[in-house]
Amino acid sequence: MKAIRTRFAPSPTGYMHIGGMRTALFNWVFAKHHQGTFILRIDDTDQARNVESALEPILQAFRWLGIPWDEGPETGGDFGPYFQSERTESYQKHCQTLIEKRLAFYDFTTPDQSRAEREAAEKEKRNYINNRNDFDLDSATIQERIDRGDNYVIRFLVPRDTDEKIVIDDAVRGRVEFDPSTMPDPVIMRSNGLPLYNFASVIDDASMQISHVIRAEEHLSNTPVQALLFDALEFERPTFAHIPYVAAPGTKEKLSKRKLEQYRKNPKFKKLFEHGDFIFPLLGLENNGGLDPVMVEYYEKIGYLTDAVFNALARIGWSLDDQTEIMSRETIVENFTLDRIVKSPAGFDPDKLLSFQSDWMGKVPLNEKALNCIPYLATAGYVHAGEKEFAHDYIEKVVAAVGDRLVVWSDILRFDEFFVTDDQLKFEEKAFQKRVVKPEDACPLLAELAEELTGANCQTAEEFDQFVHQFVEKKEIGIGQIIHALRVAVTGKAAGVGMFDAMALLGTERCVKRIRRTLELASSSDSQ
RNA sequence: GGCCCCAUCGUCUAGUCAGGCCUAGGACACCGGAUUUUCAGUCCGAUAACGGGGGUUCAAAUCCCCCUGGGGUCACCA
Repeated sequence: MKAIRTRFAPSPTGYMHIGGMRTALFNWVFAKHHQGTFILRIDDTDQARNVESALEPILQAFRWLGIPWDEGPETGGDFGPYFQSERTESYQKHCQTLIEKRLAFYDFTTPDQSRAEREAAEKEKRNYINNRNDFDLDSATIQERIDRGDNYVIRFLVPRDTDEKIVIDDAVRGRVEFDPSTMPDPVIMRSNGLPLYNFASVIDDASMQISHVIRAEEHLSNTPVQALLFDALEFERPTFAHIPYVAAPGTKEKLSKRKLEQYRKNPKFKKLFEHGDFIFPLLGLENNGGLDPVMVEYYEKIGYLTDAVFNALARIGWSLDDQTEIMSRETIVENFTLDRIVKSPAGFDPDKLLSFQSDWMGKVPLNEKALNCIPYLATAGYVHAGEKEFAHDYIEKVVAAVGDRLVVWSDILRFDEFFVTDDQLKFEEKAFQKRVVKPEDACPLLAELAEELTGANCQTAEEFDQFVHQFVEKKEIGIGQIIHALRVAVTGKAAGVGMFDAMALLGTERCVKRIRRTLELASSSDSQ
């Protein structure tokens, strides 16, 4: 059997699109399933300038997700170069071949003229086809006009005068037919000698011996052109597999960076945006660091697990069977086949991603969790380099108390009460009013509790538990009458980790300090 | 508008190719209950879908046709 070779060909845009990542992932998984090769090829025919800086975030996304490319930038390979900007010679050579075979021609029609013709066709609700006025120009005339500086373009000649349909046997969609008599002759080369996408893509796929072109459905419509080009160049056509594009949550519309403002209002996206808005400023990223949920980097920065994102992405438009949801990348590679790809567009569901994340986070051992939280705490300024040793031990205890509330790494920043000094602790205004100021007995009870706690010297959560229970028993009140006020006093918040875990983390002395500070604040807010 | 693709719970999907095992299965979300000092979690439970119409057949979510709806794409972008 022929060696399986797949590729992903991003253009250096400065970020990695989550939908593109899913396409790349399918390519990688498919290749690995067949012990094949996955290639990264850079589509930089258009913008030769800041390729390096615009490429880096893309490579980083691949590294982060754990999708290594066997051939491509940095790694090289036998079929390089892997930057299209370095392959122009090859495109020109093949273009020349087509011209000689009279399968391509110089076209001096101006862009304005072409546009006018296209618009006219549209206006008359007619299919647009380019004119072939310049097809019969003899070489002397062509040379003369080129020398004169006339702008031209090279078009591939579509075989329109045939009844034969172009048939694509798509691995996902089955047989798809196109009628060549309705297709315009595509431009394959500009006069500056640079190729257009459809042309460069075909030549590279052929020379890199790509066996399967797995790409998003939006490319289905330029597949006939490419198929024709493969034939004309006498290259063997690869197997095409057009996978559904990734849609915006709850819609069938392609997920797009241009519609971000609209997504902010999307209820499915709401939680995700809110989390980012909360977390990024704490990490010192102004304007959210230019990050948004369409970008892979967004999930990396927020602290998603790569296994979770990998799992979630694999499940968009693909399933293993009627049950299995949680899958390791090994399981996915082992079971991935093209025939189980769904045909209709699949909405990206942030809730589902989060649920995958919880599952995967549940498998992470405690010490590893703590280790991963440290960079977040450090960046936010809650932990300092010098105190790493102390910090790890303490952070591990906090993380243990936080338990399942830690879903993404950055969630640790929601528990700042364990990292700020007692006089810096912020109180949630609403909770403070409701639990401390408003209930008449809250402050006296807190005062008394603080008094008794001073001499108690509790250490463990159990001891705090016992202490508080004894206290309420003695006062003949329910625990509910004190616990809420106590929580707000000690943590500043209405909700959080287990009350006694929180107290044990802080220790008797700090709990007392915080309660006393609470009482001061309460009395001053009373008198206002 | 031309060309092309798609159509099962709110969402992601299984089932469609090889019609019966489907009074349509799973997961997420939502809702309810239990547990708990709060939040979360966990455990139980409930609601929820074959777009419509015609065929074919003993039998159709599954095959055929039409309609409707949704979407992609129509560059000297990729």
